[in-house]
Amino acid sequence: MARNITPRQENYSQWYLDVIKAAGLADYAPVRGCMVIRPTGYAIWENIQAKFDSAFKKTGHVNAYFPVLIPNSFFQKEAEHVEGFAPELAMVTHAGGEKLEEPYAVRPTSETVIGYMYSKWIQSWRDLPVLINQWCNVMRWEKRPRLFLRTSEFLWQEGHTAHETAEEAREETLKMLGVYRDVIENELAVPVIAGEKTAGERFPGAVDTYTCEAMMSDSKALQAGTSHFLGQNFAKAFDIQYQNREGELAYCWTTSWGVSTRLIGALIMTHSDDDGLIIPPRIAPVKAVILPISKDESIAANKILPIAKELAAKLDDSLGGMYTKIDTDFHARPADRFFTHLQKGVPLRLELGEKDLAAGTVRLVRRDTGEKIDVKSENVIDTVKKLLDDIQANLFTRAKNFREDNTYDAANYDELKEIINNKGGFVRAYFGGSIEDEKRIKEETGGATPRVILPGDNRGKCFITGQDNARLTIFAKAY
RNA sequence: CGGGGCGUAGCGCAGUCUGGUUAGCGCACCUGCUUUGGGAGCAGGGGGUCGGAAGUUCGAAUCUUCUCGCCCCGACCA
Repeated sequence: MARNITPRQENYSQWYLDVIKAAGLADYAPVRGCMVIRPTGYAIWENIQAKFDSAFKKTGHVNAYFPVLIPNSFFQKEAEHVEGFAPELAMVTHAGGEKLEEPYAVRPTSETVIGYMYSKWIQSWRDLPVLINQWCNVMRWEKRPRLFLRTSEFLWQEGHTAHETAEEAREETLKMLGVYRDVIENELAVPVIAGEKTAGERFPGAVDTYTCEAMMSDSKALQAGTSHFLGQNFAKAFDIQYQNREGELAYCWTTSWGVSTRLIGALIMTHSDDDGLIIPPRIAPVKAVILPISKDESIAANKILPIAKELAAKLDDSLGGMYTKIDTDFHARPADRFFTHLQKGVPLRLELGEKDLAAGTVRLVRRDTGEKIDVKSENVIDTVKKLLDDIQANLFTRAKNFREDNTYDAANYDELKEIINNKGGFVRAYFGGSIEDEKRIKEETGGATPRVILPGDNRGKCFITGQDNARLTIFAKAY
């Protein structure tokens, strides 16, 4: 058992922070609410980025960059948008030693600047669609920051597209929701429910918001990615007009969608255990670590290390990248070295000791199950590949089973309250209420909110209003 | 921003109420020896303007005021 990590059962929040610290993912910055993403954490982000970026490119999107400073007046142009973001704006009021005539907001999201630019770029239906993505940092002044989950500055990706028709924009919104679900489930091994948000959970300025909603290992919900159909709200606010096929002036239909470094938080809280971090193989910066082991340091360094290097080279070759690391910390005792990699979440540990050499085997130890497997040297490469796939699949299945085991149905409001308060987790119930109803439910249940409307046409009688045709919705306490 | 807790070595803490030699302890770190396949033992050693600022005092980790930060619980949120 790890001795520097608080067990989850004792204090989940502390466990989360301990895991991050033990794995060296991030550290607190001198500015409140800001964090430093350390090399190990950043390497994970780079891998996540790479998966999404190639998925965006495959769906026809291109990358661009828009400025971090946005004129404050831009936020005034969309009524709901300004209301939603005003409390979290950081404002630059001085520059070059002088007070600015108009303050600049540090971007909390870029719909406004991008809308402004799109209005200049888009003239004709022939200019559409515009499919642009940007990778950048954003700032939202947070009252209660938490590493990765809610920091004042965070890294993300924001896609902004403009289309000729509402149908096309809706299609884009759902397409990107699907891309998010695929990458989050297949690469991060985090199962999500991809569906629509209720009115109260909508992005400020959006017509419809869709989410990928995940369940963390304390059975609370985490929004892991959102995709918005913005209708013509921003087009009208920023005058994004084009001449249509009939020669008339028309407003564009726009979308926006984003995922952030919060996904690293999702990763931690989905897979990790009381021993520390667990990273799914497909996004792990180090997929396998090789430990030459000997009581005699010089044997480890001179005899075993060369064999380890040869093995590492073959593994990297077979895995298609520099994914193998050799632990040369020979002076440390084996148990200490095991824990180091355990806490960093390396999916697979390869122990190469004198006993193994004598037997012509390598000992493989899985991070997800702790299972130890002795494999003939000639089979190591194949076995590693297979085990990495197994680990990836197992992490996903394990998380999905956990979610299903912690999902309940409520036939009425009393049941919903009872489940939320006594069991936690996701509660399915038919809901057709208003934003006011959502607020009331949140107050009366001690924090449960509608997280996502289940995909598919599940209709029934609303547990609040009693109306028929209400949609089946997940309620939960959320991060 | 409201309620509660807390800032003393990298981490975890004692000392603060009742001011007074040189500010301690455990882990971690460094050196040596013995150990070594799921967090070793002994010995020696390095490391602190006590979160910061101002004040009271002959004297402040300790008292006063202000301030910054962290954690937990609420309201707000990717």
